Amino acid sequence: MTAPVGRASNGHAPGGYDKHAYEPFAVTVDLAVLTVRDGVLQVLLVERGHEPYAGHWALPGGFVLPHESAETAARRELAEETGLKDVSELHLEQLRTYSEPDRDPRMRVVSVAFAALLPHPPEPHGGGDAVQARWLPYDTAGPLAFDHDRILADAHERVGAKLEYTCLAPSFCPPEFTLGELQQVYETVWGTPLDRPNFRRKVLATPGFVEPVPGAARLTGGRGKPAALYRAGGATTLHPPLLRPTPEGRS
Amino acid sequence: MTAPVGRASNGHAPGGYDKHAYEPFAVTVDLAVLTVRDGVLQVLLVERGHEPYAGHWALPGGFVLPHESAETAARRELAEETGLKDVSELHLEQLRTYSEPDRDPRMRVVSVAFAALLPHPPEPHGGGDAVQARWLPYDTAGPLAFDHDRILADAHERVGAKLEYTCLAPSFCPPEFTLGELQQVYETVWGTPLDRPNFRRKVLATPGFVEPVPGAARLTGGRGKPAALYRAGGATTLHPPLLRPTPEGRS
DNA sequence: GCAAAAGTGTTGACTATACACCCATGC
DNA sequence: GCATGGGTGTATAGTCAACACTTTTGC
Repeated sequence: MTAPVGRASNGHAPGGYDKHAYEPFAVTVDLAVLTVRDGVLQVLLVERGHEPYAGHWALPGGFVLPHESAETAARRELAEETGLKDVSELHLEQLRTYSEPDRDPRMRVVSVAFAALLPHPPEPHGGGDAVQARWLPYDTAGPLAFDHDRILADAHERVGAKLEYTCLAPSFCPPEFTLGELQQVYETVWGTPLDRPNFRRKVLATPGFVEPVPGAARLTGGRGKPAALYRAGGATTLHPPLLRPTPEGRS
Repeated sequence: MTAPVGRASNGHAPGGYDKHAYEPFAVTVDLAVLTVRDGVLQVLLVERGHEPYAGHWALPGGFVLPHESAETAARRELAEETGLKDVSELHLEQLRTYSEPDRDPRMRVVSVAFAALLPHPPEPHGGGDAVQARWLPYDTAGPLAFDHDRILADAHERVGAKLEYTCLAPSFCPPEFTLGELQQVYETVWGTPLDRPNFRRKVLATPGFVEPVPGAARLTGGRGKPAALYRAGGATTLHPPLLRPTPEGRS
């Protein structure tokens, strides 16, 4: 529903709607900004300067302004927190909305959570005044403020799942990337090594997943054969999916 | 974030937080209640009695009350709209949150959308006072009020996708069901016929998906061999997934 | 030459699909 | 008997994981 006026099922505002009749809800966005750096999954965190949870790390975020959608607010916050000039191309994935009444001790806050995927990690960036912002490894991102541990875990799970059946992975890579870099994205997010020849074949067998940059090549580790460069293709879904290795027994 | 007080990046409420400082947001839930009846995917819709969109069909829903989470509100609305006594076992799936500033012409409404899956379709139920509630086939669910067409489409897509890799399908079935009924869920939601022998094998090959009810059998269409009955098993995810037939060419 | 990373080839095991076929029931 | 829906068997094509092998670079 959408301001279900005159509905019998809920006895509210039966003839009109008083905007201030209820305790107002604050609507915020929380961002799980993820990147892969040096083969490690990292997340952008801010240190809180005030109570509650002063001194604790938390996901960046902020209020949705009156004229904004949650997506717009998330993109604005992303630009502010990372210091990036242009965030219009970055992938923003709405995770879900967290609305437990007691998730913020001060007031009623409903938060729309997003996951953002960053290719090249911009440096920490001067946070603001009293708080600092830093990239921290996902694994050591200790207990976070509020319910942000859960949000971060949900973000990781969602991104891991979407790598399987969508063309999300190039969002973690620069505009031109090698298949080795793409594979490292999968391995880092999933935490599993993959067989390189088979990974190549699957990626190249999916039309529109990646397309070669003609003639281009780049050295990756300083040693070894220069790798061919690829761009993201036009496809959005992966058919067939690139399933992560089954962790344990199945049929 | 969660009431990001004292954050420099957004200049709000730098020392405290005035609950009424901003135009308040109304937070509502919208429900796409789906069921499979007579091999047809149906959705529960209510007819609006007031402007805007008076006389139009819309998804059921309502306000999130001050003490409720969105999930709690959705379950309460589900019970009210369907008239079911116990909705605690029904599967509720949070879809996403719709927050475009102009989605409701009257005021700022942020809506958390859910999909609900119903096994046995309870009859339309007397809606309330001026509005009626009805089951309508998904395909003919004409233009709905607000952005509810999009929400409904998102619900369909999500449910269709989740059938592939989770054990969601029994949520559409009564506690004990035949494999034919289970197959009809897949065929109805996906809109594709499936090969019965192969469907059986895949379902039975997934441990924990369904478990047989010992000795039980039931006639389905009045004719034919009585079918064995199954219960939902303990598993939640499907490994390997039960992929829908690829619509067109792939590699 | 050697190590390292990219890229190609091959093989055997598994899986899926498309059927044909049998069983039990109502009319 | 026959129509209808449940249930079983099977052969073929296809796919995938594992691993051996070649290529190109820096040192």
